[in-house]
Amino acid sequence: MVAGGRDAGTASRILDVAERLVQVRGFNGFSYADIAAELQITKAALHYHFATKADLGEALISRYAARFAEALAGIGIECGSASAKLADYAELYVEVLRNRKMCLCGMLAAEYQTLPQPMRAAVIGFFDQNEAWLENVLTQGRSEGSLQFAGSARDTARMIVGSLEGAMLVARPYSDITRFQAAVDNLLVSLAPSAGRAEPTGLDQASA
Amino acid sequence: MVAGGRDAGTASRILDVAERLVQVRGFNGFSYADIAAELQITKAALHYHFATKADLGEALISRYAARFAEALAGIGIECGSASAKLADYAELYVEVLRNRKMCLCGMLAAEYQTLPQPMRAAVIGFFDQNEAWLENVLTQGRSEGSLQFAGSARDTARMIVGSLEGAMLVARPYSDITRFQAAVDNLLVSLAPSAGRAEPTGLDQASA
DNA sequence: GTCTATAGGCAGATAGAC
DNA sequence: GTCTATCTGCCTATAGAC
Repeated sequence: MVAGGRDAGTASRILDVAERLVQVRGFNGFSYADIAAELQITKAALHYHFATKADLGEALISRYAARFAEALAGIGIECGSASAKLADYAELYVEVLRNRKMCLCGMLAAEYQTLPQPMRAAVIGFFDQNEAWLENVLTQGRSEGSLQFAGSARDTARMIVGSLEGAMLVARPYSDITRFQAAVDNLLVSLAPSAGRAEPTGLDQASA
Repeated sequence: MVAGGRDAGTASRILDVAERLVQVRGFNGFSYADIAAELQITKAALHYHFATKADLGEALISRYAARFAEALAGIGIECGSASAKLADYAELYVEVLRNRKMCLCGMLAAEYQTLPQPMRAAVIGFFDQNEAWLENVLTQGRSEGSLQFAGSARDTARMIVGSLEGAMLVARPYSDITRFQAAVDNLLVSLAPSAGRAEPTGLDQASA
């Protein structure tokens, strides 16, 4: 591991390839040989940087969660309405699916029962992180009036994470980003204040 | 394969074990050896009934989809309101999660890129089947007034499938069925006519 | 229909040279 | 830090006896 991340060292490149492989094929769907072939190094070199596959998996989630945390912090800084923050949040997911990938931790959640304990804890941590951020945004949105929802902010946060992960999960086999986009739009509308709940007009019903 | 399914033959028992293994560990997370050990037969015997793992996978989805279709037909027969049918539909998912399992096709959707082509087609077919049934129920509900939603019935059907699959996906690592149940309640409330959209009272906000 | 035995390959991982 | 070479074990799958 390089001290300050000065250059894109081997460890970093390994993580890049492994991350994509997990997001596309799953943790049980790739091998060290796959990474080695793509980077044109040997499997032994991989084991020097990440002694075991479990170690690699941990590093993967850790880096992914850190990057996600940065993105969430970036959304927070811009001080927009909670409703705008929520749209930005959903956009993070759209970008993942655009690359035909599943959310790293969504994929690992499916394989959860086969993961070594440290990876399990890290997956849980990722979802907790997301839910905590969303809960804050939802609370802000409710008090400022830019968002509206019936249950608790925590339950609603969990609903949002689940809906986005599930929409990705199902949309990916169809290779159809509009399928996911429709789910996102639906979600955002359902949280908009007093919008989208009126009995649809004839015109609205025809469209969409 | 037995002619009329007279008894619970070996093939059927193999499917039972394999189905559970896929739903818990994923298609890439179990082997013929796992099934053989549990049924106390040899791997060679498994290959007699299902020549390749891909064949087993196809049979798995086929049987699962058929059973699901039966369940959906059963819901249709009872002629309740669309809203009641939707609750029954969600209950199918609750039952799966109660056994600490993921929806078979939700799991396979995650592993989609590693699946042989015939299995891919069957996974898609399962989701199409679910969406078609839901679309009918939603259309019924809108016209009878027991359900209310903004977009098209098709998009809403897709949203429902995605939300339920995603809620299962995320709830399973937490081993917490209430987490899933909350998502289901949230979903049903959001589709109820003019309910749950009012600004929550102080009391409501405190609870949940 | 189930068995024993085995093929052939790939998995994750290690030793030791450079 | 990367290599060659190798180990051990498990994987899917097959051959052939019973």
